[in-house]
Parts: sequence; C-alpha cells; structure tokens
Amino acid sequence: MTKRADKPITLTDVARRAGTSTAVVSYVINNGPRPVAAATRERVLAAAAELGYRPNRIARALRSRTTGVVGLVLADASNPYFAALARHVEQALERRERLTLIGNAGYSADRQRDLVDRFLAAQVDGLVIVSAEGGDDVTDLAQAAGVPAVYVHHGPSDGRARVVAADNHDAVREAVAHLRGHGHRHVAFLGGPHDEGPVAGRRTAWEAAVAGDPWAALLRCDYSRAAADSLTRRLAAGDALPRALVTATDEQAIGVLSGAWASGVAVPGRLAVISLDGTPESAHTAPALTVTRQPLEAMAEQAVELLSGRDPGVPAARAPLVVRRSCGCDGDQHRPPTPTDRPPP
Amino acid sequence: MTKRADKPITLTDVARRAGTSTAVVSYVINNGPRPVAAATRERVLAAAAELGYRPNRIARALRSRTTGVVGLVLADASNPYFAALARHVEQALERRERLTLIGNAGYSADRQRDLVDRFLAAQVDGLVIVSAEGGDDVTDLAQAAGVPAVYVHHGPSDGRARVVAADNHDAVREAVAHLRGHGHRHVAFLGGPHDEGPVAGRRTAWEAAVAGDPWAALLRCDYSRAAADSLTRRLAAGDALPRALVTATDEQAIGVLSGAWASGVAVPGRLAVISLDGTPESAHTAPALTVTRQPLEAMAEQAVELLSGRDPGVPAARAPLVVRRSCGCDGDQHRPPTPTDRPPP
DNA sequence: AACTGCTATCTAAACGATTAGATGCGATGA
DNA sequence: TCATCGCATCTAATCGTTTAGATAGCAGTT
Repeated sequence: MTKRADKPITLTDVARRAGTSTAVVSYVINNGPRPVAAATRERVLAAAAELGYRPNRIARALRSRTTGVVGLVLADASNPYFAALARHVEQALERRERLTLIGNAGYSADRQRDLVDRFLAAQVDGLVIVSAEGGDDVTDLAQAAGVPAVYVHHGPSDGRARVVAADNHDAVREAVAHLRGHGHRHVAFLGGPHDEGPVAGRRTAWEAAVAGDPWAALLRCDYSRAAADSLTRRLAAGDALPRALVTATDEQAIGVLSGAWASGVAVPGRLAVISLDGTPESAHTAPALTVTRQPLEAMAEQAVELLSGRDPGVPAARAPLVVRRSCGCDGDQHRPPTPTDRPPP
Repeated sequence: MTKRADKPITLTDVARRAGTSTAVVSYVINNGPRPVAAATRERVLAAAAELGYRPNRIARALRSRTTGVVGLVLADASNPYFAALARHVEQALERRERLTLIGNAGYSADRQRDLVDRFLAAQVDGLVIVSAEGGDDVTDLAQAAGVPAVYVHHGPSDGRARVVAADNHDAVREAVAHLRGHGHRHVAFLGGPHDEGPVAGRRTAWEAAVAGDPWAALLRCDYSRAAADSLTRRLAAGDALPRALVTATDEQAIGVLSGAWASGVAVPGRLAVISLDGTPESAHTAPALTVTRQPLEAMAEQAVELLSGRDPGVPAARAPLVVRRSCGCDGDQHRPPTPTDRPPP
C-alpha cells in the first residue's frame, strides 16, 4: 500500500527486499526455466505481494520478443456483422490471456495497410484481419515481419493466406427450400454490388439452388441498410418486388424491412425474407428475421487457433436455419424472445 | 527489399550503414532533441529507407516510458450504443496517432478491474472507460499507476474521477414537448431497472417535463431488446399500453417496436415512440425511430482530449431531436434514407 | 598563441525484464 | 581424502531505443 505513482516497483526492488538476485525473482514469477527452493520462493512471493509488484510487460516483451498482443483489423466497425465478429475474436483472445489492439480500416486499402504497419511496429504477436471485398492483401507485410496473420470472413484468394470463412452452400440451399416450402415458386436473391468475396459464394450457391428457374431474380445493392432500403422503395413503387427474397446480409435485410414498411408492403405477407447472416439484431426487427446464423464464434475461435500455429483442420461449422417470422412462419411470435439472443445486463 | 523475417532491422544497422552513431539516427528519426547536419540527415534517411527500417515501438516504450497506446474498457460491446461510442473513441485516438487496446468487461466489476490491471501492466498511456451502472471504480488503480483515466457515459459520482456524459435535460424536454405537439396528453417513460446512472438523469428530466401530470406512467425494464419486447407484449395483452412513450435507450425502443409488431400494435398510430439514444440503427427500424441523438463523437473527442491533460472545458454538446417516423411525423418516409446515416462500403 | 563558443557528433548509461554461464556448496562414491 | 555430481543461486549480457555528457573541430576574439 506504500507504492507511489512516481516510482513503480521493479524486479530489482523485489529482489532486494527478498534478499535474492533478480534472476530468482524472475524464475519465481514465471515458474521460470529453472527451479527455486521452496523457502526462497515463499520469500520472493511475500516480497512481491508486500510491494505490490506488477511485471512490466513492455520490458518483458523487449527481451522475450513476444508481447501477448494481437492486432485486429476491421473493415468496418459500424457494421454489426463485423462488430459481432470482432467481439468474438476479442473474447477468444481474452480466453488465451492475450490483449487485443483494434483498428478500423473503413473499407480503405490504404488505411488497412497503414494499420497493419503500425500494429507490426507495436510488435504484435499476430494479426486477425476481418476484411471485406477490396481489402488489400497484407500477407507480404506480415510475412516480412515474421508475424502470423489470419483473414476472417474474406481474404485474398491466391491461397497464400489463411482464410477462415463459413461455408454457406448448405445454408443457402436450406433457405431457398424453406421459402419454397411456403409455396413460393420463385426465390429472388439480393447480393452485393460486386462479384468477388464470400458473399459471391452465397450468390453462386443461390444460383445452384434455383437452377432451372428463369424467373428467379438476382438483385444487387451495397451492403448497407440505406441502399437496400431505397432499392426496396424503388421496386415497390414500380410494382417489381419479388414475393420471396434471400438477402446476402442482415444489413440488407433490415434495409428491405424498413423500405417495405415505408412503402406499405407487408412482410411476410406480400414479401417473405430470409437473411444469411443472423447477427443478434435480426431477432428484434419488425418482423423478426428468419436467418441462417453464421457461426461467428466458431469462426473467431478457429482464426485465433490458427494464429497459434495449430491448424484445427475442422471445416467451418454450418450455418443453421433460425426460423422466426419474416419467412412466413409463426416464429417466436407468441413466445417471449429467447434470452440467449441478447442477455440482459 | 532484402530484409529477412528472421533478422529485423535495428537502429544499429542503420547507423552502421550510414556511417554514424545510433544517436544521430535516433535524432533524425524523431527530429530528435538535437539537430543534425543536413547532409548527415540525408545519409541516414537513405540508409533507413534502403534497409526498410521500422522503429521498434516496444524498445522505444521501455526507454521513454510512453507507449502511444490507450486502453478502452467497454461495459458491453454487444450493445450498439456502447459499440458506437467505442468506435468514436478509437477514431479520436487514431487521429492522434495512438493505438487502442480494447477489452470487454461484460457488466462484471471483477472483469473490469482485471482488464484495467492488464492494461496497466501493458503500460498504457491512458484509460477510457465506457462503463454502465454498477461498473467498479478503478480510479484508484489508475492513479496508483500514474495513468490518466476518463469515464464516458457513466462514472463514479464521488467527483474524484473525470466523467464525460451528455446533458439530457433539454433533449428529454424536447422529446416530451414534441409528443405533446402530436396531441398526446400523457407521455410515458421507459427507464432502466435501477435508479442510478446517467439514464436516471434522463428519468428525472422526464419527471420534470411531465410534472403535474399524474397519468404519466413510469415503466421500467432492462436495457435490452428482449426485455422491452416482452414488456411491450405483456402491456399490449393487458391493454395497458400508453399512447406515447419516451424510451431511455435505442435498445429498448427497438424492443418496443418488435414487441408492438408482434402484438399487432401500430406504431406510431396506436403508440408513438421517441428514443433518447439515436444510434445509427435507429434510422432503419420499421418504422424509423424519432430520437434525440447523443453527441457520441463529441463525447469521445472530449474524453480523449481530457486524457491528454487538456480540459476542453466545453460543456457536453446538446442532443438534437431527429424527427423520423415513430413519433407520428412523416419523417423521411418519402425521401430516400439520408446517406450520412450509414455510408455505403 | 591561447582562449571562448558553437556545432555536429560520439560514447555509454539507462529502461526492466530474461536467461545462459559461472559459482558455491553439501552430499555421494571410490 | 579428493574428485564428482546436482542443486540453488548469482553475475552479467542482452533486447532496441533514447538522451545526457563528453569530445572534436572550427571560427572568431583577444
């Protein structure tokens, strides 16, 4: 309790107090590479406790060349899907007693590169890159620094980088089949503006699922609520809305919902919707979204595991169909919302 | 381009190559405390560039006792309000070329303390604590380590700690007045389960605004979508819903919306709603929420400014009323959603 | 010629931990 | 009794920067 802000306690202080050298103190603190006599260990522990000693991780990092810090680069922290992914990555790292440096690239390849640069200068032990289409390939930077890097959700496709992404083929097939089960002959798809990326995988999966149906419409817009909202209003105004729609992302689905509401289009009555993300937000839209829930936690866990060099080898978990209201089912309309969707504070 | 992963370039390498001592290299790199002759400076810069030298921030931190890293502790990263706040804090730090260590306390005072402990061990230059009611007071820890700490949104009320929070009095008054303008005599309030915290400030502001109206109902539930959703369903089932409601948070408002939808209650027709947060999500609910938007960016900026010791002295910015649909106005129903709400990727 | 003042640079001591190699010492075996 | 072995511990180098103090060279003064 006598520690002063202006004079932090160091290893040397503890050693002096315990009447040993700094080496033994170090051995005790981290069950060091060499054993210490029980009596001495006690003395050291006591001294450390009395002085309130806290190891200086910076000094440790300098010497041992490992910081216990991992850099997390986000394409867009505003997007709840990415934000949820980030949360799970942070938790997975926390479980392993590592700290998370976070940074937001805002869809800019330059800023992404810059961030990785700064993280590397801070000597991170690893990099997790939650990237979107158009994200720069920073594998070379990481490799030059000898730091392991893993992409999550989307990564360069040249095979040089490790990428963790869920396989959506089954999920999309299931979503389309479910809407067909509601009697919809033609199931449309709302994809992203470009053709690359994991969401393109979703699109091709949809194409496979509706193969042979020339009336199945492919729509495109940005992965944003605003874009999907105005697209929906435009289609509604031109009476060109499909009756059943699978959206690539929750953001788009939420935009569709608000656009439909504003246009007086009933969901699911006039337009049935299933989204392919399943972020927590999807449980409390009006109406609640039926989704195929991405295994975000498993993806985060796998990514962090890959950083440690261990290759879990497990294929990505499947995305289960979560039936709620927007597809035309009763969903949980009459049950209280499930508490697992968002635990109360 | 010849740098190898296994042999990082150090100051010494650059010095050797430039034919100088390490001191001058250091002086050049950071426009050091001493001047360097122009010619020498050129040689050093050239050598550094050729070798691809990147200063080791860990070593620098050890020597100069400043890491350029700030710790950000979040009460709940799942909550979009906190998440948005976190994003703005990260951006404010980014602007000052500082890195952000992030951690999620999950409403646990123990974990919050633990996180602060670990951040301090990592020698952060400052702490930003986005806390909720019940968050532990960690000022003592930070103070003992001589690290500046700032609370955002909510902090200990004993006056020892610096706390940044928006003043909501005017905002609440404005919200109530707006609903009265729509002809509602009695404006109810949905607050949190407890009475402490900044949201209690919102509650007392409401009490002041509806003073003299004995029919103005005070409702309470957790700050979660699920809780507000089921509360709304229960009230609707018992025909006990108010006609006009101000909610303390967006999360609650969104829960009210989904509960109302599931109960067949029309918003804003049967129930008018205004929320007091104004996170980006609120623009794309069905119907779009009328809110008083918290000046999150200003709060983040102010918090980070406080960390640097400068006291901006500015009072918290007011929360402006953003009129959309849920209050009964036309809102932006017929305009496409404003692009500033969520920029497309 | 000796001295003063500058400037540009070098030398070397920190920062706080980790850890290989040296040392001291008691027990064991021949 | 003396070498040998193991254990517990100490000594000191090291990680890559920063920066105060020493130094060298040169121009200007007296």
